[in-house]
Amino acid sequence: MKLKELAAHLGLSQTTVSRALNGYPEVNEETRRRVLDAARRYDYRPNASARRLATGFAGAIGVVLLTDRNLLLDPHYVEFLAGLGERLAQHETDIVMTPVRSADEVTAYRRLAGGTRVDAVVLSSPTLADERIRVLSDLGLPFLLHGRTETDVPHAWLDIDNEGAFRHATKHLIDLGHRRIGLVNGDPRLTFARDRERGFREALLQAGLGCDERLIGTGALTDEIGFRITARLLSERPRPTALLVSSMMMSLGAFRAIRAAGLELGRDVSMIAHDDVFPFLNPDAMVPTMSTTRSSIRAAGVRCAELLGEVLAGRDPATIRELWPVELIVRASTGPAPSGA
Amino acid sequence: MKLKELAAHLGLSQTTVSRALNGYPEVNEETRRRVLDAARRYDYRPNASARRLATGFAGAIGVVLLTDRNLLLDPHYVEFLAGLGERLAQHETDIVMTPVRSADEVTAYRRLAGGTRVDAVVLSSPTLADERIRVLSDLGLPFLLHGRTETDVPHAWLDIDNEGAFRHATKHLIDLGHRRIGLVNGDPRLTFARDRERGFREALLQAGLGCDERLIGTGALTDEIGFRITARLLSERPRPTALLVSSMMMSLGAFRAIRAAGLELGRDVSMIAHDDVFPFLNPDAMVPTMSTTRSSIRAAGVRCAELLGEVLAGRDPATIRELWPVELIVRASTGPAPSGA
DNA sequence: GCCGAGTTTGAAAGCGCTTTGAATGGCCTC
DNA sequence: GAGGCCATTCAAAGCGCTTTCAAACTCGGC
Repeated sequence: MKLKELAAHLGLSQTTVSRALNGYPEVNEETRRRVLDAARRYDYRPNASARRLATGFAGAIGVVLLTDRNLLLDPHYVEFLAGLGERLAQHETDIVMTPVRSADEVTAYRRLAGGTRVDAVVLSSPTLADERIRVLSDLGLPFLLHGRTETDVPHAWLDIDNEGAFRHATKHLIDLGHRRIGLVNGDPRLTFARDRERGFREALLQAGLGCDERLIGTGALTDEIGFRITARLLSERPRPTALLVSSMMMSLGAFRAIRAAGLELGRDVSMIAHDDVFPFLNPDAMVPTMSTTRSSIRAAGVRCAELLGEVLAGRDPATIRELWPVELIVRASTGPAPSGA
Repeated sequence: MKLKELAAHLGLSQTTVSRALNGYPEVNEETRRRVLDAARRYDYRPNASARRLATGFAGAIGVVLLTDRNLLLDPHYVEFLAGLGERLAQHETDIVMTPVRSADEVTAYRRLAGGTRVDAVVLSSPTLADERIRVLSDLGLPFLLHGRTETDVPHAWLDIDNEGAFRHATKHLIDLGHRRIGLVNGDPRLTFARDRERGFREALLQAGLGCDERLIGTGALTDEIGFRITARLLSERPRPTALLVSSMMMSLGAFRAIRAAGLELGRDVSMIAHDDVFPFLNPDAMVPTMSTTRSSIRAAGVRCAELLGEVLAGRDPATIRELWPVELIVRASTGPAPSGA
């Protein structure tokens, strides 16, 4: 069933049918109803290629997947993509994925920019001074950055307030009397991890507490690494009485390490983990329930899709800068510092 | 730069230029050279939408990504996609990714089939009797299965000989004198894991050895799970003297568990791991070097792309069934069974 | 009862490519 | 020198949609 046939069935012109379907205002309401009705009855689906050719849009957003790092493609990213995809689907927009080795990343962007295959790309996990920004800017390929980086190239970005979140969380622990606080963080070359560390240090500084470098550990946001780092931190003396953890995934490992050390979470050791809100990981369902800094990474994906829509509609990317506040939710994994410490 | 302009520059018709570019035979060789040369000089890139509309192909392969299972975007899958994408790129074909919750998986395929967005889809990680085969078959959406499943619906598939690989590997261990062999396997609901277990059992049976159910453990193909399962198997008495492991990722954890038990790999305990050939994980670089059953999952991705091309070119999917043999590579992690055992 | 504004519809011209069907010219044969 | 066969090339017709521009129709006001 193509537009022409549908129009014939209805005794209308393609023009009117097309307009009715695409929500243009200059169509009689009853006509529109008839059209929508017929479209549903005949299960009409517009041909994507034709529409794209006519409108000049590719109807797709590009995503480059690096295949030679086993740590970057984690559940966090998948959850982000889920939000992105959900929203894009509503606009009949696809996600085109390009899997390449890191060495070929720039080539991949070049290809994407050259062809007419995607209208824009999304960048994730930026490093401190991410070179991709300049590359894409030079290529003239519209993009949106999920996260932040240092550059003087104006561009659109959406990020959560990692620094504020960890400052706030650290302060909370200090207020509970903790003086030795450990940080189980992500790769420090990535901006989000640097920002969290900043927030952490600021809070310590403001409280007049020094920062013991031995109480900071970094690595991939996995259960495994969470376990290892935490085990190490807990072996320091004097032992930390509280931990800040950069991911719920890591917190699972951290929890095991705490138990393995014969300690009890929420009493001997307090913990606040950053919660990206995974469907399969509920801090309220844990025992004890986990205190978190919460910000749905999926919601961020949804919003990124919307912002990309605005970029494509012509909004100046430089005006798009969203910094989301992060909520601190206190549950049972945090308590007053043990008196003996 | 569009085709029309390029043709004008060359003083040729669009027809000829198009044919020259697309490798049709009825073009004078010198003309073709001139065209290709000019195309490069002017950096001509055909408009994807236009080409797709004209040819009737979407120029894209669909991939559905389940977002509510913790581990689906694992390195194995990414490596497969890398191969797929590499080959597809040569044919100007994209990978369109649809991230959805499992509950919406069928809906996602329905949408893909309805629209003209993809020409075919690739299925991975099939379960024993995977319902997706029937769904796609009913929808009339061409597809290729990476792996196998039980169904009477004729369809195209590519798989490696998991059963043969593990039969062979098990036999090798038996020949080395091992009598208590453990299996560290993937989720038994997935066909590949079932097949490997089959091969394992067959070899034991043929050697007249029983299979101790306590020496079989299953779970996700991760370092972490590899550690846990192995730790458990090594606590059985009499302790197994050899292990078969379903993934190099798991073997890392298995290795740690062996050391944690105070044992030495290659002497006290032998190990053969399945190697999907990751760029960041080289069995020859391990200490000791790791004996493996090897089959590049990336190469499988490449081949899947080729086979999809054939399906789209009209080849009957039912005639596409490739079973790849798997190589056993003996290195230092396997040795004779310890005499004391 | 006619005019202009406002509303609703349609014919047709693209969007940039592929492909059919026809034309051109060179060369060989008889 | 006419006819026929190849090897090349081209004009033009789509592919299925959007969108411009124009037409038709409705209605209230004078």
